[in-house]
Amino acid sequence: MKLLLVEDDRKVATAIVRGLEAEGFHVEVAFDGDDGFWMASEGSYDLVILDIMLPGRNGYRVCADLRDAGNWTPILMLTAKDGDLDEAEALDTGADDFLTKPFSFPVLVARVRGLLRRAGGRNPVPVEVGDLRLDPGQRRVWRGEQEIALTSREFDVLEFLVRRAGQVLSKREILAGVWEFDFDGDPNIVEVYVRRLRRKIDEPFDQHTLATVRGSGYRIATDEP
Amino acid sequence: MKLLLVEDDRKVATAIVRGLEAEGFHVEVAFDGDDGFWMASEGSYDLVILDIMLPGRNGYRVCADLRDAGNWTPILMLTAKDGDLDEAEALDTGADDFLTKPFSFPVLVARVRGLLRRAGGRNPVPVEVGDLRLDPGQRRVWRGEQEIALTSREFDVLEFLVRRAGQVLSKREILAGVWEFDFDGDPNIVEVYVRRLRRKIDEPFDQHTLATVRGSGYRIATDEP
DNA sequence: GGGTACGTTCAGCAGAGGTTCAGCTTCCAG
DNA sequence: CTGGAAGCTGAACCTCTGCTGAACGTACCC
Repeated sequence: MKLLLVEDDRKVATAIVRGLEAEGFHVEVAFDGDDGFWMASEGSYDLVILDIMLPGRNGYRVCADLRDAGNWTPILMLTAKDGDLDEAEALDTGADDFLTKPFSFPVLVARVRGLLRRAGGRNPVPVEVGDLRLDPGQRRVWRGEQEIALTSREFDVLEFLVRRAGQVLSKREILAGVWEFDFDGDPNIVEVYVRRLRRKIDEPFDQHTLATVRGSGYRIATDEP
Repeated sequence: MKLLLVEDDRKVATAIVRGLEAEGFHVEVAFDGDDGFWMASEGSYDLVILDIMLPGRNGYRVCADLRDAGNWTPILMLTAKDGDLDEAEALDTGADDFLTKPFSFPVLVARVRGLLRRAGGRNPVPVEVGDLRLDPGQRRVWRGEQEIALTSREFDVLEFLVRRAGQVLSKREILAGVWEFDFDGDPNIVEVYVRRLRRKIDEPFDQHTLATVRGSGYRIATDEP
């Protein structure tokens, strides 16, 4: 799957590229609207992620120009926080979906997957560790036969950990992978969610899937060494 | 794995290169920003470690210039101690992670591994000496089938020794390789950790993997001469 | 407009694990 | 054989990390 990201803020761009590549996508980047338009026209991408505020021509124009030129690649627009208008305008100019900044990584991935699926791709695959099963598409979790109710954030944290089962993930990494890019709060929040997850997925079942590695982070226990 | 280190302080550069090569990376060095940019552009590196204070063009510029040129090699920036601003600016210019000086060697290695992993590389490879096996990603240790619980520091010391199995490492070297670069405590701490490791990895198994070389340091015994 | 669900912050606590220290043992030179 | 240096060891000390319950604020829902 080849994606094009059009985004001038390097910080955001880097984060998105890294994350999406880790999810298995191939991502190329344009830093302004003109490059973006040109690359989207020439290259054959499965999806374009398009910031609105851009040097050169802005996101709306890029989107409209592409559609005028007969290019119907799915487009996901990144709109600014305050602009309520943005959404409507984004869809008017031919975008397929939009996402309001700031957004967290799982949300972006979900949207990208959603668009690709609607465009004819396949459903996200359930993930399993031992008898713990997550379905990212439905955002539901089971331990054996028993379904477990998680909040949205709890699910994101758990999915992040389960997808990297066995690896030690630091609070830093978890924070960066699950929260908004500009989140600047207390890392203790990770501890709080770990606590809540343990209370829901481990304690009622007398398990200890979610282990602390003091000084390094957390790890989902797997059977394999 | 081929890394590029851009660092003008030769003493620091040498120390880092030695260490990373012992970890199994192939490291090349540039001593100023211009060389660094040129090498990063021409050579194909898996990761660039970039100091900020550089003659020629500084780290930020090198980073920004690389990104502008469409080069998305993961970049780890080394920022000065006091600069809180540095972090933000490093990420703004497109760095993937940063590390504040002074840092300890295991931390540097962990960050490098983390970046390579996020960039889609393989998981860190387990290390083995005889029937002693360490998995750096999981931070777990086994002797044969039996898992051994180590603290964070114990693990760092053991990993440092095992990766240099067969070599004699002085207390000075171990101190420099595992503790923060500016650690200024009693070198006896190394003896204390050697003692703890022996008690955990050798004594219960009637082995003597961790040998003292009086007057010189310690060595992990290997089968090969 | 009141209530609920959820995310986030806070502060107190407990204990793990790091560092230091003082006394002991071993090794080697003379 | 003897003294000193290097290394070993157990225990004390103490910091800092992670755990936890509760409070707070906000968005959404009835």
